[in-house]
Amino acid sequence: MSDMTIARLASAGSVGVETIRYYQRRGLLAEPPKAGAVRRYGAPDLRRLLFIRRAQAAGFTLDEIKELLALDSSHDRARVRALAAERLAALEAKIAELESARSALTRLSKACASGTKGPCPILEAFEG
Amino acid sequence: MSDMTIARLASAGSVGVETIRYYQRRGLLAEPPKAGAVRRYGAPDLRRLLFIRRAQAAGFTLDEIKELLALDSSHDRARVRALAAERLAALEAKIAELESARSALTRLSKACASGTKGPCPILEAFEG
DNA sequence: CTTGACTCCGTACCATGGTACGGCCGCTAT
DNA sequence: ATAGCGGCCGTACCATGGTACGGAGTCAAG
Repeated sequence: MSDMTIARLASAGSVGVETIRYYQRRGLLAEPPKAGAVRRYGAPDLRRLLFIRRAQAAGFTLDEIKELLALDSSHDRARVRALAAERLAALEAKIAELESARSALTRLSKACASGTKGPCPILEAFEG
Repeated sequence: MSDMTIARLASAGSVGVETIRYYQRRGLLAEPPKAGAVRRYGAPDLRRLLFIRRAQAAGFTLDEIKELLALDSSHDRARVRALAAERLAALEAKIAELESARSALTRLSKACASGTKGPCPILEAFEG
């Protein structure tokens, strides 16, 4: 895991090299000191990178993730809880929304599967 | 519902006026003929607008929605089913992802609620 | 019949999250 | 020793989905 080049780190994190560099510019990942002409990355960098991707999947923006990373070594529990609670609420709402979309879509699929002629009731499928 | 100005249509659809105009430019909404100097909108426009927002919530892009709208009056059931199936699969995947994010966040909240000193295990919360 | 809100239209700009390009340099294998 | 792959860096560009602006025209209420 340790002593990776940027390309190895990128592939370990399933992102592109440019993405790593972008995160560095955004302040989400450190630019380690150069070992010679080239920077070398270790396990902690990968850990951070994976965290970023997962937090992103949870709907945090890069700016929020940056804050979380800063908070990781701080003692500001209240702030962490606030961020988590806010995200959690948004997440619940989004899940509910997607579930409702899912049922609309399922309806559409069914309506459109039965019979073979005439148009499918596309607009209707999303009504209500 | 009928004979609305653009501002009324926008507010009925909970979007901004500029958004309506943007959808018109993108070909998602028609620009009705002008009644005098001003365009007037009716129930079908609102119907379409609401459809756009709901389809968007289902994760369709504006281009896909445009296609769906075109398909609404066509007989190409296969295409509709294909689009719906694709979206449905993406939706299932997204829901699963969000649910997993939710449990990570719940863990974080709990870990961070108990005790009042020391940093919360933020990175850890998203591991695994 | 004026005044203030609204419309129309084109064009420019915004945030987010990247992706690409090009020049230069150094490490390494042949 | 030399070719070429990879890293480094700055800067430009991309897609998506809007949002803002400015000037001219218009409608409707007082």
